[in-house]
Amino acid sequence: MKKDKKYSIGEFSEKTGIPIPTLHYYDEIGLLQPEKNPTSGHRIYNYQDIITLQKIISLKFLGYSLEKVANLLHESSFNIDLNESLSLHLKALESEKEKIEQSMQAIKRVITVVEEEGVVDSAILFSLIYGMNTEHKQKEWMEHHEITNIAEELSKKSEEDKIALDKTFIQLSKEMKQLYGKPVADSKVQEMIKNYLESVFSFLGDELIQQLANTNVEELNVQELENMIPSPFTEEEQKWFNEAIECYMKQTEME
Amino acid sequence: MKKDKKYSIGEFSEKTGIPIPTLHYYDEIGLLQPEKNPTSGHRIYNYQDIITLQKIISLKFLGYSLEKVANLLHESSFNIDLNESLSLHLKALESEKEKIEQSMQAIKRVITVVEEEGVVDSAILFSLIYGMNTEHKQKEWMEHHEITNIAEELSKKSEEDKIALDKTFIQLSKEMKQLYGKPVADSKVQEMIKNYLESVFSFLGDELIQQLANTNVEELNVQELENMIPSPFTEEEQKWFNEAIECYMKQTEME
DNA sequence: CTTGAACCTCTAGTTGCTTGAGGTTGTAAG
DNA sequence: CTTACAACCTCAAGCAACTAGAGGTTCAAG
Repeated sequence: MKKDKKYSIGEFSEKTGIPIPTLHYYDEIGLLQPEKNPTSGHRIYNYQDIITLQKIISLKFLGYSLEKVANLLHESSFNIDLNESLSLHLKALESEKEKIEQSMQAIKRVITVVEEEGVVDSAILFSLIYGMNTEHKQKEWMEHHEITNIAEELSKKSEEDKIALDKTFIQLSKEMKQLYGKPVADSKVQEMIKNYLESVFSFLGDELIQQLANTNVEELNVQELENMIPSPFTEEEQKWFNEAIECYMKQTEME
Repeated sequence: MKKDKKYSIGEFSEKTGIPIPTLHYYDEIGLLQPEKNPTSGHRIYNYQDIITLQKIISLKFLGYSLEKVANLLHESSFNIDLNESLSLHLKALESEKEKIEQSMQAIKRVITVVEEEGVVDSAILFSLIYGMNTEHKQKEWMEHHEITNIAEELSKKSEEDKIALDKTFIQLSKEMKQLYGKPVADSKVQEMIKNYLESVFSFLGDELIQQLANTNVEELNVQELENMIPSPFTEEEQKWFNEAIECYMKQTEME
């Protein structure tokens, strides 16, 4: 009968789909130790070994480490206690999944942007990616500084909106690298600043702008936030850009 | 200025959030090699090292191995070529995500079942889990045997339906272990068989039953499929169960 | 009896760190 | 000027879960 059949390691590997070296390994660590021919040392697997291996595969599938598998292997029944450990695993898997999803979204954003722009300066792109990467830290930072509602609103933005902002950001960076050096009052520079501010405002929306305006920015440790988002600009470029914004602000105030 | 600031490894670690031993490691493998004080050997990190580390973290976030990170680190711009490698990564992440999702569903099913049943015999549970695990293989098998439509229909079933079937299966297994030994014609045994067949039929639905009935089962290599789904029953139990089903079939035919 | 596939053991390599031992350097207080 | 102590150094080993390879033995068929 089927139950009495013995298998060489090759047959067993074939039947179960587990590679021979892995079976050797499982033997070595005591997870699945088949009978051995005492003269030749060849492994002899039987029906029970199939069952055991199926248990091992099942537990691995549920996400258990081989060590835990070894412990669970001898349990004759699953009870509520075990359910607790399963719930724990579920949570671990959940967060792993979230991490993967974030990476996937980041990659998609990068792909879209590179596709539409052709070639993108690596400094600019890395500042984008790094920003995505630390999005949750930025959120934490905002929550810590009691502007939770702003954090909430930002994370609710759709992927399209974010990609649109990415593109604006890249466009701006490109233009800026071209215009850098011109006087800040130059009409082209002022035009760029205008475009930039307008897209940022339209991304944020009126409500958020209002909330931000009512927040005392001085009190916040902005330096900390800046550490999270690398600037793709040199220090001089950054300084020039800030001056250009100031200049723009003064002009609009006057009007 | 900020750009001229130098950092000890401790400060650098603090600022970037990367543990010191990891920085040691990155130095060792040539990924991030800061200046060194020639007399003391102490590492001195500068602004450029922060930028480099941000690149490293970004690329890791996108899913690249440290070896690939080392290669990409020196690219000055991202172009379409790089997009190909990104797409590849996206696919890898996608399949990883799917695997996790499957495991999560499996765990959820197990949790639900254990919660409602209290204690479940491990043989029964493992046969369920192993079945979930090999669901895609079963599907492949079906597709290979030209019963693709059946495979499609089965994989479309909702999670609730599957859980319901799981429960039926466990109920049946329990009852069976109790009734085993009684004559197959016993009314209780026949009752159990009736319940079992009815739930299976209601899970499959009329259409699928029809399709299955029209398929020549003899031609299929059923042995192969059975290898994929471990039975939680001993051989004798299995035999007894088959006889009971045959008996039931005969009786219903007569009516 | 020979040939070749299948099997054996043992060692080392993989990835991305982490941990630890044992020793040196930098800094601040007494 | 010592002396404590933190921060740093190097080098080695350990982790998980295998995978790969060398070099030798056994089995099955012809």
